[in-house]
Amino acid sequence: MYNHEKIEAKWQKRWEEEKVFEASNDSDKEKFYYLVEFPYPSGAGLHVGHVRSYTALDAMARKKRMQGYNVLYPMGWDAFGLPAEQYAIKNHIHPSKAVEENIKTFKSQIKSLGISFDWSREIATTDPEYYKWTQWQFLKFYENDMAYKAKKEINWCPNCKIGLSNEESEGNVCERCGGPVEKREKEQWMLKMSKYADRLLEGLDKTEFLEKIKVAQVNWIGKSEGAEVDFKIKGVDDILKVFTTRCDTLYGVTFMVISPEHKFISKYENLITNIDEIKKYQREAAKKTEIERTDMTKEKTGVKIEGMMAINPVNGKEIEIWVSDYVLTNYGTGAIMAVPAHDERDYAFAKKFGIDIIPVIEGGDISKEAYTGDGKMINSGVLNGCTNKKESISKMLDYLEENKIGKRKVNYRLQDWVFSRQRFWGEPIPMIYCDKCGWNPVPYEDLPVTLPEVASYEPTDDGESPLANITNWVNTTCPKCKGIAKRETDTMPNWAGSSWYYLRYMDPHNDKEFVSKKALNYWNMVDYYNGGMEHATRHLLYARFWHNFLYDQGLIPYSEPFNKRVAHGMILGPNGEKMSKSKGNVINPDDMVKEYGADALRCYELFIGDYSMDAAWSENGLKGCKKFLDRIYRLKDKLNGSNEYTKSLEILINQTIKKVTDDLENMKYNTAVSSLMILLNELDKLEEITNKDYRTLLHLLNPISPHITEELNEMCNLGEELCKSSWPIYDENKLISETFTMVVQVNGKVRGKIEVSTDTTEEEMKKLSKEIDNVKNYIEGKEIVKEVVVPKKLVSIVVK
RNA sequence: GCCUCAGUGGCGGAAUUGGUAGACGCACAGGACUUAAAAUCCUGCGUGAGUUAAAUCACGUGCCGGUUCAAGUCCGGCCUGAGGCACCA
Repeated sequence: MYNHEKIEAKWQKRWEEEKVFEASNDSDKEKFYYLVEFPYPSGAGLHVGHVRSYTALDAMARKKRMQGYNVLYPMGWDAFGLPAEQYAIKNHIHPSKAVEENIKTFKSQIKSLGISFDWSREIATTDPEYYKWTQWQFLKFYENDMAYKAKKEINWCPNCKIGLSNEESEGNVCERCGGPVEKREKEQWMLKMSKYADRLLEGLDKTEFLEKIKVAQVNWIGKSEGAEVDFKIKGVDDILKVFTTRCDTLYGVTFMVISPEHKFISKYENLITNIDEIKKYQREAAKKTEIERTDMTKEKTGVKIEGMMAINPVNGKEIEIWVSDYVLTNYGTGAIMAVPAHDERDYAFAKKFGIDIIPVIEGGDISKEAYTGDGKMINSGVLNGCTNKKESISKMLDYLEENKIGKRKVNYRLQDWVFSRQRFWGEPIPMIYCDKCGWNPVPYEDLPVTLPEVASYEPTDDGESPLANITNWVNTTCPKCKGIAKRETDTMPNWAGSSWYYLRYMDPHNDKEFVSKKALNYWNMVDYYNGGMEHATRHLLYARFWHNFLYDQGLIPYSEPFNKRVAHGMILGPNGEKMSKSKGNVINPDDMVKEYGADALRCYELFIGDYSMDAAWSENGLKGCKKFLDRIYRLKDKLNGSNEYTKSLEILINQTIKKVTDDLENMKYNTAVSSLMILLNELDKLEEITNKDYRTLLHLLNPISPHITEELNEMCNLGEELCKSSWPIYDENKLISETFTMVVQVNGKVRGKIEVSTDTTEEEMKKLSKEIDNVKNYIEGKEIVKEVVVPKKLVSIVVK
């Protein structure tokens, strides 16, 4: 129909040459900041899913610019990561080379789509000019006592000799070689993220994230309020601390459980008479994987500790202590008080091992199951007389604190952030270890600590980073005593560079600061941040934590990074399954651009369905959109040169302007496209159309399919380039047509419709409704009980 | 198990938030143009009854009940699917 390849290349070139989409940091205009998650430039190239979200925000960004805003819509590369490292190991080339290639491919693919990114602000997390500031920010964490080293278990593949993330070792199988994964203890750098748990919860109120994203974050943080209670150990001057949310059930405690890793076991080895049995249980627990241990369907296991008893602080009763892996080491105190009458897990354990079950709340039938409901307290000393949970808990909390046997306590599921990776291709952690002075930060003026240029990246046998093998990089001088010292060879996780990239976009070439105050003050929060649901918790929480911390240091003037967070649905294969190479259902956007053009692809991906929902790919759907653009193209032959709207379509055109404007703002792209199709259908029915009709249609379509609309606008001499002219505005007075279809219902069923004037009064509507033949059939000879009139809509008659 | 969302023709999906269910597109069928095909254009298209054709009628938004003149939309109880959390005390 028309040569889309030529037209698209022409306009892309012009936009680039004229720097049309570059945002200014020095503008009187109101700002708007759109952000899409920057991609990992994988060897597989761009996915049609990328096209969906980039185009979606592009359409908003283009519209917003035409509405007079200074829009920032940047793009960059999250380019550290394991695939590049593995590729480098295999081919003995530096990962930066592979990354460079992939970025080139991605970039040209994205450019062929005509996305209005401001490429002058392009960044890559792997660029030393960028990661210099990532390291700089790490030093800020360290300086402020927010970074520390601790022994942590990691997933270790003995075959690949590498530490794995949880994702890479799912099912306890190495994702790379398929072999079994072990646990290993290693010293790791940690960031004190748990300190920010409450802030991360409260901060959500300052955002407009989708509800499901907020919920996911709240779950992840997992705040629970309760009490820490001290149980004395019989005959020893020590206490066993437990965390409980149900201190109201303290009188129902019949045993205690500690986790297999609890320090009491080694501490009281001499006291415990069955220590061999306990140690055996410990060893078995250590062998189990995380999944095995947390499998709720499995039977409870455990061993009773002989020779050691705890004392219930509220009634002085002696209580046995057990070891079981259903108690987690890393939550609460690693020990619990068990109340089998009112807790399902404790109940299952007590039943299995024949431990007493004492009810303290009325209700349920404890011969069958634990009663977790509310009720009146019984057998409960000071709580007797309390009639509900809330009252009992509050009374017990006071009692515990008054008698100094416990205190109010809040616990979180959220843990500190393990910030080390034993990898080559990451930001080196800028720390130096000296035998005399211990850990010291690399001085700011020595940043960045860059990755060495070597040809081998094999991991070491002992699980250290490949960097540990590169001795002339590792050996350095101590910044404090100037003696011999070694660099930290761990690198940062992938999540580091992506925790602040949106800030760098504001001021990407600044070599004095990670971002200037001026740029921060101008651009402020990201207005719209789009990304997948897979990043709703981790990435988003890391970035928020990072940002909150920088805010606390006075480095950023506002505490939350993102205002709106939106999520796109996936584009599935034509068979409705997730696209994957192995299933052979991958659609390559390049092929589609080549055959149908970027404009058609963009239009289709926006038209495909609700933006937040998954949608299956359909090439016929894409063809339909191409056909739509072809019809738009052909419509030019009907131009009559007039600069007014065609009178008969004035209302529809104004309605369409409103519809498209609102829909693009609310990410309802599919209905925006459909309303343009409706307008086209109406215009196409006419013998001739005016230039103004046509220009408005092209203008409204421009954010969706920018190339062909600009081309037609120029070809037909309709005026200034669309992307440089103001967005169409509608006339409020021309949104309502002069007539409407009045619907008449009798006893709730539609019995007639007539076209009447919009200014028909309610009385007239009633009268007219009764004149319709079919309506008469239903009301004649009957008594009218009720009449409801909805102005400009319908009349509803009830007869008896 | 808990939390969040969703369920509408053959398909993707609309429906101004209680007011004509099925917009728009795809697929399909029939027709026009053509030697023919493609492209394009026109017509039809929820199911059933009805009619030469209409008109018209009944049913219909996962299932069962409720509120209302009026329910895809609100309420109660289920079923199914997707996602998040999960032995978190």
